[in-house]
Amino acid sequence: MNSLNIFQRKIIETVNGPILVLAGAGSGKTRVITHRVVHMIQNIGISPSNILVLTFTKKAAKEMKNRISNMIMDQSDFDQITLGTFHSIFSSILRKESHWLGFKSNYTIYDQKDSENVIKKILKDINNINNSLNYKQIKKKISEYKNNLYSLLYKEKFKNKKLEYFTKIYEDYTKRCFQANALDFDDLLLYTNHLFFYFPDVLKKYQKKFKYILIDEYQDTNLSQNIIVKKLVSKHKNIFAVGDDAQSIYGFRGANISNILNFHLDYKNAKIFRLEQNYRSTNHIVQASNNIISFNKNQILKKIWTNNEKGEKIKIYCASSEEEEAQYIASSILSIKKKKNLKFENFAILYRTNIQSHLIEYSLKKKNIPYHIYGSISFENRKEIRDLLAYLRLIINPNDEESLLRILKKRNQRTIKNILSLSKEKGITIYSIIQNIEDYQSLLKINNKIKNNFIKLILTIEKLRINVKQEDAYVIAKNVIDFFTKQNYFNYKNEDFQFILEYIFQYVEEQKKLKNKGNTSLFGFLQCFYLEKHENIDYKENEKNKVSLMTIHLSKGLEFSIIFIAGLEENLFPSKSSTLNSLKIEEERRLFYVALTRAKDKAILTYAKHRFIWGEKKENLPSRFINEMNKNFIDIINIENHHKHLLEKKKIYSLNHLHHDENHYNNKNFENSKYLKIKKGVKVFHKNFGLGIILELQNKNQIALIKFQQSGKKRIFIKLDKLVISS
DNA sequence: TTAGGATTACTTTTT
DNA sequence: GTAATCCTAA
Repeated sequence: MNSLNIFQRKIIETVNGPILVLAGAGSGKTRVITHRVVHMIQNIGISPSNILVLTFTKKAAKEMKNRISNMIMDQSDFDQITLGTFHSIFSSILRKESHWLGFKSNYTIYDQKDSENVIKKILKDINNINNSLNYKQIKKKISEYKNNLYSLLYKEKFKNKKLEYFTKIYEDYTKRCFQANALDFDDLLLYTNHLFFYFPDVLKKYQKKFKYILIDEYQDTNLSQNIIVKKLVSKHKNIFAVGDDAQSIYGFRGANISNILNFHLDYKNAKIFRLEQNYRSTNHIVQASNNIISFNKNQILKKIWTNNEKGEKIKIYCASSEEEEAQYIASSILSIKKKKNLKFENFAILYRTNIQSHLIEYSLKKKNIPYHIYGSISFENRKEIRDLLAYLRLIINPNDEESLLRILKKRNQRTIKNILSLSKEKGITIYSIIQNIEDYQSLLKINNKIKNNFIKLILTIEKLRINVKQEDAYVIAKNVIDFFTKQNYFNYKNEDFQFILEYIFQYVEEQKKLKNKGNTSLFGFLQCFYLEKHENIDYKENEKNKVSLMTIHLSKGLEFSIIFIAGLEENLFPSKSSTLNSLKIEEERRLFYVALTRAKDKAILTYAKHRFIWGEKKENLPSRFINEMNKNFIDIINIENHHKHLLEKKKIYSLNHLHHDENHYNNKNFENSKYLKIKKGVKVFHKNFGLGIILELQNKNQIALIKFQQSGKKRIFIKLDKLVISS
């Protein structure tokens, strides 16, 4: 407690009532939450079982767990705290309460790919003549509907005729998931809302349990999460939310910044605290990041400051190619490490997209630099892992259609088409068709060989299911591999499965070490795999001295002495799909802000002149964010290279590139018309005046009277490119 | 009927 | 470049 400043201490000691903490980067946000939890338990005597701590990412949950566990005196107190991501906490609640909602507690969690596959099937079925929407867009839209609780809150809006086509897909999707006894990630929150809306007694039970609720990264919550929390809090009103609007980077997941802006409206008599002193970074880094974020119009104004020393300027390196960029990073690590006498664990390399890790990984390997890649795509999307998981999921939930289809597709391409249409026609699950294959043999016109294969498959799965409660996840996984390799379902070598087997083994061992023996079952493993796991198999706790590689999204909440930000190029960072939309650009800029503020001592930004995208060599401009950086805080290492590169590009790129030119990137197609539903009460964002709310419309809806947060009431002519709906 | 070759579509970011 | 999907010869 002594290590806290007076503001932090005051926040920690205010235990009751709604509290919002607006905490800038590096101001000790996580410290405040963890200390507060410990204070509540050890000094106030609040029962740890009454405390719920919600985080946004699995990584943050793990970090929080570690910190609290290290601070708390009594480990059994720690075990009673409910702490985890929104998805994992409410998923466990749904497992307990699923009977209220009519599904079984052994439900499968459909990940992104599963959901997309379901949608693909639907599109095929309805003979998608209207090609205007592809499965990805539909998935996004379904997600948006769920995260904004359209079906629950705005039924009439949902029945909009224009959306008939989409609504049909949405309903079909819901039906199929229900039949498969599967919930997608958004469902975990949506159904929790259903539970609390329609079953007040259940809500009461949890209100009684969770008397104190603490939420990290509040700026990243979406409406669905916000309403769950509101319901839970409404009895005791003890909500403690911590967030920073400047670090809101999950807009694509439905995060709604107005949750934090309207906190005082949601919770009357809310106390609002600010933490603006940065303890983490050098003065140069703090000022440079303040400068960057000031380019965003859409923000709560605050002053982040620091007492730390000036430090070095931010380095910018222009590489000739992506390979050279990776090599530069690797050799810089070695030289900086030597010069500053640091450890590998003091370094992190951040990037916008997961693929970027490959080349960097390669060059680190070549120089024998130990590293660890967090949350890379390579693990859960590897096909042997997805294949194995399909069997494991099917053992738990026979209705899990995506898993069954994945298994069957391997060997029965054509038959499966017939089975699918039969299933649709008769309204029976695929599993039950396969289970009773003899009844359908003639209908499906399949030979005895295939029939016998089906029978064998079902028998094996059923046999494995019998033992699912007695045996642990590792044993079952090993059996699956043995049985199905013999039956030619897998054509992998045994060592292909080594990784995942070891991973499951580790899970089981970890669980065994827990006091109440944890949950070593397959069921527990799957829950963990989809909602809690954080690291790849190659991560070993005891080998911590490694360079960290991760996306910027994953880096939030962490800090490192030296930060590399790689790939600062237009169309990569900011990403290509963001460049046409000013709100998205602001989110990218916040992302850059997050990246920069991870650095304690030194930040090095790199970009490459050439990069291969889809196997094609592409030339990109340096990111606009480099352009926006204040000259006083940066140091361009190879300035001739940088200039030369820009000169080559002078036709499309302003020569005075070190001065910010606001119009330079502004795209005339400012893509917002589809969001533009100007109405009374709608929150808007104006390019010149910032955030505001529409009070009324005048002159045949041509003029809006808007009350702006910063500049008061103004009459605004509604021009598309000046005004956007902000929430 | 299916293995395997040819073609296509895809890359943000996370739960 | 890769994974999913389509297509065709055996």
